[in-house]
Order: sequence, then C-alpha cells, then structure tokens
Amino acid sequence: MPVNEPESSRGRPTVVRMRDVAAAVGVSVKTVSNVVNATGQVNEATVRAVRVAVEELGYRPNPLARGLNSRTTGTVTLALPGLGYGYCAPLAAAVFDLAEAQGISVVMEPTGGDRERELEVLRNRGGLSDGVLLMPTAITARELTALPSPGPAVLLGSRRVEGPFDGVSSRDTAAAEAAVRLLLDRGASRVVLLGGERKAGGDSAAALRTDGYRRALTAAGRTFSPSLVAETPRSSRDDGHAAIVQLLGTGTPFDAVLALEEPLAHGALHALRRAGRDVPGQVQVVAFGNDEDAEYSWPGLTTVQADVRTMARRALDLLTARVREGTRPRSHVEVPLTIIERESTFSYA
Amino acid sequence: MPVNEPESSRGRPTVVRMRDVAAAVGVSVKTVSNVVNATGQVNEATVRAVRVAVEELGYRPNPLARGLNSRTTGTVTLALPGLGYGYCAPLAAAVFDLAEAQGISVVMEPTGGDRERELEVLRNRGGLSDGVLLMPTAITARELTALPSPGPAVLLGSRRVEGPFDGVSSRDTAAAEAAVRLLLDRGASRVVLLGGERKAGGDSAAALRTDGYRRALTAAGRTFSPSLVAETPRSSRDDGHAAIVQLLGTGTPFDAVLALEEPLAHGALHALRRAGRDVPGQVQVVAFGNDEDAEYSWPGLTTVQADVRTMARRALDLLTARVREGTRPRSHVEVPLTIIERESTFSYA
DNA sequence: CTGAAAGCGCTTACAG
DNA sequence: CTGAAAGCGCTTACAG
Repeated sequence: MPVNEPESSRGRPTVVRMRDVAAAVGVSVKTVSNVVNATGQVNEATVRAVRVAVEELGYRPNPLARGLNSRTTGTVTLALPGLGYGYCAPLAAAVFDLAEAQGISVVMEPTGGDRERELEVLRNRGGLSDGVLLMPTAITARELTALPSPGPAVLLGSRRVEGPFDGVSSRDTAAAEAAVRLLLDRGASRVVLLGGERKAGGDSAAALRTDGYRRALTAAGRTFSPSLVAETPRSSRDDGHAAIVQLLGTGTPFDAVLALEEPLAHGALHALRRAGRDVPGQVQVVAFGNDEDAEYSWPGLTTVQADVRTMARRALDLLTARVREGTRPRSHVEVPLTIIERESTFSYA
Repeated sequence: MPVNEPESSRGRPTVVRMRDVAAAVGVSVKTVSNVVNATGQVNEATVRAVRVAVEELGYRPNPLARGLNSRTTGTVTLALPGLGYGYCAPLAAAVFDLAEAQGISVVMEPTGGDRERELEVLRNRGGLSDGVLLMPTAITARELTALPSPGPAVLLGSRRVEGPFDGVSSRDTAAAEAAVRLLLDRGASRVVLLGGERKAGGDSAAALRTDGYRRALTAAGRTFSPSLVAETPRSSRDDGHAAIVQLLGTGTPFDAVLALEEPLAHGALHALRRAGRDVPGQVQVVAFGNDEDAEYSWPGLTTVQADVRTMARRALDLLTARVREGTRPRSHVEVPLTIIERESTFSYA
C-alpha cells in the first residue's frame, strides 16, 4: 500500500496520534512529545527523524489532550458586552493583535452586558482558556468577592471595580472633566450632557463621565442644571438625534454638547444641521469615541479617545503575570484618555 | 470541618471532579455523567441527589476531558479577515447571536486575510471546535482541494469558491450591476468605480463587484472607461478621499461614484463637499456597506447591503448539518444584497 | 538523552 | 436503572 494513499478513503477521518509518530520513528511517545514541545533534551538526529515523520504522517497535536494534562491552553478569553459598545471594537482588535504576537489565541465571548454571563465567564471557562479579560458592566464588586474559585482574570474598561481581580481602567471621569473644561474655556456656558445620568452615583461609564461633567462645572463655579442632562434609552444615533430634537423643541438654550458615546454625537450633529444650527458657531460638540467616523463627519468631531492599545497591552501583561504567579498582589492600572480637537469645537485663535 | 470552608485556602485552586460528586452521593461516576449530560435513564431521586451535590460542591464539568472522549466541543470557529473588513463586524455579531441561541459557543479567529492562516484554520483547529466558518480571501480553490483531512467547514463571504466545502455567498456581482443600473437610470453617464480593479478576473470582492460594474455598462450599451476606475491601496476613508481629490485634480469628468467599500464613500463625500460639488446634484454616490453610518452621513448614503443575518443563519445551518452527517453532498447558498436608497442618489420624482 | 508507568477528567461500550 | 473497565491523546513525574 502506497504511503500517499489518501487518508479520506475510510469512513472516519484518520487521526494521527503521537504514538503513531513514535512507532514510525521507533522511539517512545515521550520523545516525540519532547520534540514537538521543545521540552527536555533530544538528540539532534532524533529530532530530525521525528520532524520528518510528523510531516509525512500529517501529525497535529491534540490541544484537548494537551490541555487536560498541562492545564494550560495558550488561549485567553476576551469577554466584552459586544462589538457595538463604546470602544469595544477597537479594543478587541488591539487585544487580538497583541496576543497573536505573543502566540496566544484569543477567544472572544460577547456577554451582552448580562450579569449572569459576566459571572459565568469569570467562574470558569472550564479550563478552555488560561485566563479571562472581562469588561464588567452589570457585575458588582460584592458579587466578584463572593465568587467561588475564579480563575485568573483582568477586568478592563471604564469602570474601576474593587474586589479580588487585577484591572485596567480608562480615566473617564477625569477625561469628561477635561472635555467640559475645554468647552467652557472656548466660551460655552450651557453644556448639554447627552447620554448622561441625572442622579449621581453608580459606576457605569455614563455615571463616571457624568461625575466628571459635574466636577468641571463645580470647579468653574457654575451650577449643575438637570434640564441640560439628556438621558437616552440607548446610545444609538437615533437616540442622540431624538434627544437634541426634543431639546430644540422645548426651547432649552444651550451652546455646547458633550456626547457620552460617539453615535449620540453623530445623531446630534444631524439634528443640529437640520435645525440650521451652526457647529461650532452656535453649538460646540465633543464626544467620547474612537471611531474613524469622527474625522470624516461634517464638521470633524472633537473626541475624547481611549488609548485602547495601551489598555490591551497592560491587561494582557497583567493576565500573563497572574497566570504565571497565582498569588501575586492585586494591581490596577489607569490609562488616561486623550482629547483630539477637530472642527466641532472652537480653536484658540 | 465546616462545609462552607472557603476553597481558596489551599495553594492551588481546588478542582472538583466528577468522581468527587460520585463519592459524595454514593453512586458511580457514570451515573453522575448521566445526570449532568441528561444521557441514559436515571432514577429521579438519584438525579436530585446528584444535582444537590453538584451545587454544593460547585462541580463544573471539564470541557477538555469531555471533548477528548466525545470528539465534540459545542464550539464553532469563526475565521474572518478582521472586524474592519467589509461586512465582517455585523456578520460576526449575527453569528454570535444565532449560535448562542442554539447553545453553540463561537470562537472568533482573525486571519488577517493571510493565506497560511486561512489554511491553518481549515486544516484543523485540532478538535478545539467542531467546525469552522471561514471567510476566504487569499485562499484558492486549488489549495482547498489539496487540503489534507480538513474538518467540517463552511466558506462564507463575497467569493464563491469551488472545492470540497459548503458555502454561503453574497451575490456581489449582481448587486454591483444593479447599483450601476440604478445610477444610469437616474441620469448618470460617467460612473467612477471607487476601489475597483482595472484588470478583469480574480474573485476578490472588489473583482466580483467590478464585474458587475462592467456588465451594467455593457448592458446599457456604454463603454468601459479605465480612467473612471479608481484603484485604491486599501479601503479606508483616506483612500477614498485621496482618490476623489486626484480625480478632481486631473479634471476627469464624472457624475456618479460607486464605492466598493463604505469607508471609501465617506472619504469621497468629504472630498466632494470640500470641492463644492453637490451630492446628488452634481455627483450621485452609492456604496457597498452595512454601517449605520450611511444613514447619518451628510447626505444620507445610498448603500448596497448584504443580509448578514441570513448569511449567518444559512452558514450555521450548513455547518451543523455537515457536523452531523460528514458525507452529505456539498451545497452552496447564494444570498442577495439589497439596495437602500437614501439622499446621495436622485429619487424618481 | 530516552523510556515505561501513571494519570489528567471525562465518555464509550459493555455488563448486569 | 446502575456500575466497573477501558481508553480518549497527551504530559508529568520518575527512572535509567
């Protein structure tokens, strides 16, 4: 029977095991394992012989069997609410990119912002991955502390959650404060908070950013006006559009908008344009966001950007460290955001 | 020792195995397995006892061990070039969504459009997933046929690739033809193909769409003019912007643009706006794309949309069928695209 | 440098 | 309805 006989002639796919390679070369399974994993010391001639056999037989190691023993899989789970939320998409891209460079596979798991699923991811991916990168949305610090036997995990996002886990967070409150300060410096006096929360407290991204908004007003000696806070059911363009239309309808005066999510800002620009309000002449606009959209919208949108690449790198570093040394002290990294000025705000002349 | 003793008091995380549950209840491992997997027949009282023990001990089945035996993992790999390509992002969202509803986990694996990685994904995810959903970009039909022992896989995207795999493809050529016909019907006579390919042949999304463009011209009795085909290095907004600026600079007359990727169109709109060209008055614009952007750009952008949800559903159906019956005849599904008319093209009055 | 044994945590055939 | 045995394809301690 020729060696090149197609392997698909049987019913089931032929599985080439390590022992088949070992038999072909005339060595033990352990030696093949050593060659395949570059563990231990192996005679160079043996290495070559094994490599040839691996190639000829088309042997591929079974990661399931490997993981069952070694308890490592070379895989990391990235659990985000979804690709459409805040800066999730660019963050995910950065994580994939950086992890790949380190030979780590990334399994993406959307949680939909659901508490149960966030907890489930943390509780255990059941050994299918070595650790978890989670953007917590619904989950509370209390729940995290009560979690039975969680695996290695790093929490990342706008929220800074206390509890047993390492974390990387963007400094959203400080960034919102800076954005409002910029608007006030540029002459604005009534800043609409689009997508904000009227009542203080909470640690959602919106709440954290609302805090910054209030702080900036306080620092500037202005009063917080609830009528300027436009709560939106979600963060879509439609929501932003509707909120501004309503504000214009009620005649509430305003000369600036801080949109807490970028889609809201695009909806707002649309509404302002239709109403004949000049941006930035009559209304200046700033938005949180990382999209290329900002540059190509009309006018170009001034944005507050998270440095997702840095966040991804720090989170991955913390996670690999945690996987290596389980008992390492907990650490937390804060990453600043950056304001990119474009045409929707005045520039200093 | 109290039952509620925290399990984290030891050095390593305590692993609760099936045998621990079995011992606690006083049954065999097989019986626990039966309860956990709802296999076989088990006495109702035993089921309850096992469930209680599972809960109390915090037992979670080890998917690695399970998969090693059963050769199924309940996981599907989604291999796309990246989230920024064409309709990948909404397609991925649809796949995650539909798979979850069926209790299937999805592992997302970006290929970066790299041939090697596309082949690798197909060759074998090594049993870590039951099957693969791949958007092929660089890979050829010849390579696919030569592939040694591939697992179950479905190819999806704009390309319709021959070879041994099931496939779901969007009808890009027909859609491009329809888009150009629409422009001609609305009075356009010189349609720029933005992001097209000057030389025919090939089966990239760009090539397929270019074919449609040529067909529409031929059908209308017009001649194909290479000077109207603007090739772009990539498909970014910058590329679209630069290409239109250049076209305007050379004085090439045109009264319509078909952009083969949506970002190109946004760049084009930007360039036209700056040049004082009215859209759609002087230049009508249509783009391939699925973004919410299209609706909120100024003017609203007429787009050719792929029905990603249908594509995802069909692909998942084909894959699960293939996983069930390995020898099933190969099948291929074509999904039409839809033109959504907005303000960047004239409407019939 | 290499091997034989034990075992990772489960499921798959069998027996009862 | 339940169990004891064998084994999935590897790696982890040992021995030599």
